[in-house]
Amino acid sequence: MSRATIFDVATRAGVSIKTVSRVVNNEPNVRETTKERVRKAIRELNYRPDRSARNLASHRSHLITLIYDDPSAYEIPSAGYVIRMQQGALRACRDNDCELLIHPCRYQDKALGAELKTLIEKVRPDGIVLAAPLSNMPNIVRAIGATGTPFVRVSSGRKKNGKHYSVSMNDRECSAEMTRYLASLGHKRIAFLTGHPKHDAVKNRFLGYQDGLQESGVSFSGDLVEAGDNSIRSGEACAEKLLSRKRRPTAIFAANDDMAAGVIRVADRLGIKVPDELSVAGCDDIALAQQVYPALTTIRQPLAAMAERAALALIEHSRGGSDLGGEDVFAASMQIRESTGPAPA
Amino acid sequence: MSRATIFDVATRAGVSIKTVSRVVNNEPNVRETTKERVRKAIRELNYRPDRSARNLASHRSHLITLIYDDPSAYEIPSAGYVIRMQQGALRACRDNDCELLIHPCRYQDKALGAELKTLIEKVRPDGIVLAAPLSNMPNIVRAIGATGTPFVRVSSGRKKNGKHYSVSMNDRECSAEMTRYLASLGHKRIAFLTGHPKHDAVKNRFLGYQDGLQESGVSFSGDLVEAGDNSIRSGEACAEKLLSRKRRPTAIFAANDDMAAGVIRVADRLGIKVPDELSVAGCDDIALAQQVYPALTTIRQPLAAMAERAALALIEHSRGGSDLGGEDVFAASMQIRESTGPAPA
DNA sequence: GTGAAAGCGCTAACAC
DNA sequence: GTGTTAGCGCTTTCAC
Repeated sequence: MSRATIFDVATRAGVSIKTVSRVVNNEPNVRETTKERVRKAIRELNYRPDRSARNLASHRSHLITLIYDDPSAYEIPSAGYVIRMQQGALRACRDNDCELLIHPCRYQDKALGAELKTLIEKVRPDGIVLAAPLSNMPNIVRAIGATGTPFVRVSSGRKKNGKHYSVSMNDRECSAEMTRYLASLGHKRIAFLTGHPKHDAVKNRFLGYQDGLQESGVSFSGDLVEAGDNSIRSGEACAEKLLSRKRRPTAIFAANDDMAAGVIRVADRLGIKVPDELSVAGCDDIALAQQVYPALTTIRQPLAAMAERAALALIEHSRGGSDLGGEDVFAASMQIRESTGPAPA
Repeated sequence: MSRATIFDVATRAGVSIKTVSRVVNNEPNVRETTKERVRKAIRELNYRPDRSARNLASHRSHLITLIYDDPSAYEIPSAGYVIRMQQGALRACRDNDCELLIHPCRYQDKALGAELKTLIEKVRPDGIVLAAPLSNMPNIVRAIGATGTPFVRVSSGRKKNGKHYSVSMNDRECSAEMTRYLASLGHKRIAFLTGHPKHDAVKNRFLGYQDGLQESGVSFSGDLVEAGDNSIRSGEACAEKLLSRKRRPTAIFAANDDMAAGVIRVADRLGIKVPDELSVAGCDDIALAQQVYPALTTIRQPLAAMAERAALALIEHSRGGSDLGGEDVFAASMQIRESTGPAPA
């Protein structure tokens, strides 16, 4: 037996299909008693509107596409990042009768712009959530913009961007806060590990680090900055350099958690006690942060909330609602755990 | 300017829309020259078939739904598991003009069966990929089966299951292999940590452990088995019990990587050297396995390949192809890293 | 090989 | 408040 259609419901309720449509879509101008009759028929027939028919007639797809850099599950252990973005976007979609399509891709791909364009033209989503770091790459933003499909950029760092609505995080402020926190613990030699230069977020964190030093009256020194590439291994390499010095830093703040984990590993190998002899702080609050020992003090990004807001804005827009403009800034929060403590005497 | 329709293409190519449809869908009975003319028009107009219209007319949704237990990104660090399943399913979908809808959910939910039923009736996917551990829960399988939508179970352990096609892994055999490997290193007291009883996979691993012991001529002892619940913390608890004994085991094989990581952590705290004094092996090859020190010897599941096969089978089936029956078994592979070594003298 | 016509199940515009 | 009528852009059926 095939599914009931709007016509079956109308017949059973003794009304026209238009009235059924009104009830289903919560449109006004239906008498309460009529509404109830229609609802009853719907229940009895277990009627569900057909998505394809509805989409075809309404010129909407009820689809939101989430585009992000593929964590590849192994090389880069940022699977949690992706999962949290998905969770947020899914929440918005489920609450609003939309579905989420995920599109992991490789930011290194030369032809990524074209790939995304094709994808979008094929799928025709009502909106696109573009996650960092893709959201900070001009060519990608341009390619997506060219399709005319509404999109929202979700990024860590704030960034002036003319017309687009975007959702971002107070990354810089929060890094400054972390730095001030370390300084408040008595640390004077606070080192910083910068991350992959392609990722804007880590640049903002570096700026925040400098802000924090200044605000704490600690002078900045280029000697205390090492360049990593976001990987655990690069964190280890940087830590080896920093910790083998005669006057080594008493605190190391890494632009992401993976590098911070690398620092902890090296400290362990060198017999340097964390946090007694060395404080270590990271950024992102990935799952690993709680798995290393000692558990990592870090900065937690409200990724799910950001993705949810982005998807919601798109859905509202697709309903003919608000214009997509301006920017929403979310606050990250410090997660103080075991890897930071008072500076050694 | 709105999108070109099949009608525009037909006009431009000087043929009927049916012919365009034939070309687009690679149907036979079109002269090569006609085909070429149509293709040219398609290119010139940048025509893309409208999914909704196509779906409506063909009674297919070109949607595959992947249903899995939500890793919740934090409490359970199995985000990598999910990402890999997604990758496999996505590959199948992209190659076949379908889209993937993800549906994370909570296996604990009392009303999960009903939730999934509603979801499926609303979305009407062409097929469903059901991941473990949901794929081993009879009430879930029943609820999904009741919708009449074709589905494939992806599970670790093999399991006789009447009618359904399913994709599984030689979990038991591989656990036996790992156990034999440990025995071959000279270990006689090989402990095992069982996992969450709701997860069938870990039961199979326990059986495999027993098989392996027997095959190696090592006798099984209940004393060497501790019950965990898949979490790092439970792994720590079990390890504390096992390692505080007078005659402690020289090897510990945990039913998953998280528990194995817990074991390593405890060994570290107790000053027991891994692998010199204690060998540790896990199962799953999650990202954490390579992040702990020493890196964990474990069993790698071909999750992406399994999910891909499952999705492919569903897509073919939805095209009127093969019946969904039988079972495909994939081989897991041992990943020998640093946490295992010869038994101490 | 090709085309004409009839839907698919819904929404939108407008009439009543 | 409610119903009528056209489509939306495709696939399907069947005729040629």
